[in-house]
Amino acid sequence: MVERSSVLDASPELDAVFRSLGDPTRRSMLRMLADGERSVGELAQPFAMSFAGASKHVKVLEDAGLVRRTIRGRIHSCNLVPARLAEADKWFDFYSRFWSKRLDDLEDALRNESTDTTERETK
Amino acid sequence: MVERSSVLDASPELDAVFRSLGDPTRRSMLRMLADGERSVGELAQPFAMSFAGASKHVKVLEDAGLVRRTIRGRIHSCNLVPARLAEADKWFDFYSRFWSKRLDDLEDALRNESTDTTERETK
DNA sequence: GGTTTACTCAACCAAATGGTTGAGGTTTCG
DNA sequence: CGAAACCTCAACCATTTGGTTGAGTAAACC
Repeated sequence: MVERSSVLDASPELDAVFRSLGDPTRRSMLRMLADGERSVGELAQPFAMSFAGASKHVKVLEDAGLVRRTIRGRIHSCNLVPARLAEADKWFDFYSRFWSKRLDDLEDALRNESTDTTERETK
Repeated sequence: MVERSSVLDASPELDAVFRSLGDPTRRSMLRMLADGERSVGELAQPFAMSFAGASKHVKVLEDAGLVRRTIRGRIHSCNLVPARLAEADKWFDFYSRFWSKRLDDLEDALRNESTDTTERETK
């Protein structure tokens, strides 16, 4: 009795991705990685923070699946992995009708949602 | 010497929004609010959690600017405020070239970024 | 007026987060 | 080989987070 249009939005992956993005240091690191491969050292360099501190941020990004690490000798080279980022971006699609200029998007959204939500019991 | 294409991504607002979205309870509450105004009680009802616990989640959403509260008598009515959500969605635009199907998007992105990033000093 | 309803606030708690330092472990370089 | 460079790990610390319970306030109802 909860399955239709289920309001539940449980997704440990999405949790991890959004929590990762909730830190400015990590968002900055992603920007760097958007320009291409970077070592942990290069990622750490811009920040007024210990190397180990920055390294932990990299690990958070890695654990969230946003970054892949390739160990080559003593340097750990990091790459952006776009898939999870794309998933997070897709999460917003449901809400885009609230700011999208296109009116048929709104129409579609309303047509899809109005089935049981608009006429739900007011208790 | 850091201003051009600055890798820094500091934004307390974005921090708060993404951290808010990093919790499944709060994402679910936003889904409910997408269907229209809801009281704190209505928002709390689906969750196996104390009323006060759910109430704190609502406050987090409010503090992040994702929700506006209107007090009418004893009931606190909540509405979705899309602006911050739209800003968060826009954050992904920079990265959309990594998963976008349209090749000219990629071209544009490369043209705009290649100026000083591709030929940056290799140290 | 008194009770129920809707909600917040404060205190508390455990766990997670964001940071530090210090001690390693490998590579690479001279 | 020895030293420096690159990076992780463990321990520690303070703060935040996500949850609880209990008390308290304000509005609505009988």
